[in-house]
Amino acid sequence: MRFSSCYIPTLKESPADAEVISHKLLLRAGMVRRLTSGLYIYLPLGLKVMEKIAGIVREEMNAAGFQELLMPMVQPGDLWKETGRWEHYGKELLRFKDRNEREYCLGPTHEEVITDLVRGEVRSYRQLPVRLYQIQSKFRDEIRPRFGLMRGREFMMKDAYSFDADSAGAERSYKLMYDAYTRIFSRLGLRFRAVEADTGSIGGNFSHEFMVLADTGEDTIAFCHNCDYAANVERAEVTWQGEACAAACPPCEKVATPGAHSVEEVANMLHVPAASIVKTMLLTVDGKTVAVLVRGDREVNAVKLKNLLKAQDAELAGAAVVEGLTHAPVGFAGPIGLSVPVYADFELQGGTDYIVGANAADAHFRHVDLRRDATITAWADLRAITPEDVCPRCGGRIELTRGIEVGHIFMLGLKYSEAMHAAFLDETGKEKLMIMGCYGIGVSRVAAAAIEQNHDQNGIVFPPPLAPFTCILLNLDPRNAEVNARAEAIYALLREMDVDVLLDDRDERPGVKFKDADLLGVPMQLVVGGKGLARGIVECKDRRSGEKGELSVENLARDFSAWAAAVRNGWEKQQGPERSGPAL
RNA sequence: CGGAGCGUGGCGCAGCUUGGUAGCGCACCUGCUUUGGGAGCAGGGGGCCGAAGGUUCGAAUCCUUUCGCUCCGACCA
Repeated sequence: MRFSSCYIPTLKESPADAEVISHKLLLRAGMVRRLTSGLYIYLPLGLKVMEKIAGIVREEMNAAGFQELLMPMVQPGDLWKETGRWEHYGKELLRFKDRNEREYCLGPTHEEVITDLVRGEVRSYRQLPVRLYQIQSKFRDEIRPRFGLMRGREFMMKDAYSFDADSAGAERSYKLMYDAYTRIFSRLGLRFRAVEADTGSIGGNFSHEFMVLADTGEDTIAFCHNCDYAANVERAEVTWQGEACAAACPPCEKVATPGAHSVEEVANMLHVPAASIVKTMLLTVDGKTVAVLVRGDREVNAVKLKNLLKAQDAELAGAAVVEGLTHAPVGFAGPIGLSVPVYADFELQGGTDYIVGANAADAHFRHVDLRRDATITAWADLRAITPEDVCPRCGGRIELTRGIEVGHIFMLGLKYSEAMHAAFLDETGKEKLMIMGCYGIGVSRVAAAAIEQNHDQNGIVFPPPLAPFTCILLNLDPRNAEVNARAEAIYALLREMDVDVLLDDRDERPGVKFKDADLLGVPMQLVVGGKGLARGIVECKDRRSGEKGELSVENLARDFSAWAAAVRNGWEKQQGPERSGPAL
């Protein structure tokens, strides 16, 4: 491709509404433009990156024995009512009516549609397994779209679905996808981790997320230094190893704590560590309010509560609910005399003589023995894991790091086949439900994540497999006949060698070309200019390392191939050995 | 949904407090010079100041409404 005939509108400055680095650089490099909140136009270069990613995904899906199909983005509401997700999916599901007042939604995912397809076709165990996928736009009406391509409302996704006759088959399908995902993210040149995850609104029995490691990630993951345990903090189990505290506790008494709303304020006012305070959080779980107790220096994990109560969702109660229940402003809730179920974190059994909110303005209780003074509905693992905790599998050291969720695979089990009656006849002629799995990759998010992980002050540093071009050839002086002729000859040679090369033949100053080349993140830069040609060389620069070298014009094909191998090698070293992730 | 902020040429912004008929940088067009890390000089084109209504002799500026966008909050108990 010639730069002069490409639409690559690069920007010197980044638009004011871009916050994260991937968003800024995608805009500056002329890869995307925002249409409106959460909706992006993929410009030619951005689309090319997307297609590179999709290409690798497609190859690995096909290799795993999944077949591509394409389903409509618009889906009938009736199907979603069958599974109950019309009610439960919430406002993220964009609904609308057609001219005949029939209800529809824009597909945020396609379990209903594909299950409808398969239940209408498959009758016999002989037809199973069915393994299908598509690469398509999804629409989710996010609460707050942000971070550019990272959390848009419309985005490109690969979603795959498997239907098996028995759980052994379903596990084989799941494993095929787990391995395919590992291969995909390895091939893309990304540093990533597979982690155990919560199944969220998709549901199912268990799931794994694939996380690109980056400090700007929205998720936190916990992993063990000793074994291969790794999990999203939403899910990471906390094992409480202490013993129930048997120490005596003085009688409970009320103390004035004017204006002390937070644990920190109470701790300072009463001169006690945060760990001797019990934090009482009120949460609304499927419309009902419950209280959760954790130590003052801990954080409630709402996902664990939701799963404990087998609920659809759990979120912090609003101030009105808190005030109505505690007869006090937010900040003074406590378990004593509360009229809702109280769930307490295991860890609190390890101590006594706590401070709790008094359910009255500006007051707390001290010398509280939770067993003696409060009614605890149940003790459970309800807090978020911390680096002080140990691995739930082997007791090893736990570390937390940030990640960007780019893939998620789910063992759905019977959730959808039951609701939609996707059944078949087994060998004995008995009707059975299909066991399903579903597997997503956020293709557009992968592009953003790759940039979050790979960039520097000068721009994007694309891993070669998803770079829009392999090589950018800078013709520094197109008006100079000799330089121009050399550049054209090298361009032709590289194309013959099947190198995906962008020739910068624009009538621009050299500085502009250098800057744009760095910004675009093309892994290999070749510079053809009068100075080098006089010495019979062209300069080369590895975008990742910044290392410069010289290739002889005479033996360009040979030198280029050797250099290309060195560049690839550098990337592989940086990525490190493939990580296996947690055992299945 | 709650809180904050912003809408002024394609992009980034100033002007608004204290109303007087719109400006800067980048980009764009023309010419000359320049040509190895986002050139210099000179000239030029482009904006009913997000929209609607109001106050006023006069509104980008003041008031009301509305739309759009961004950020923060959903671990504060």
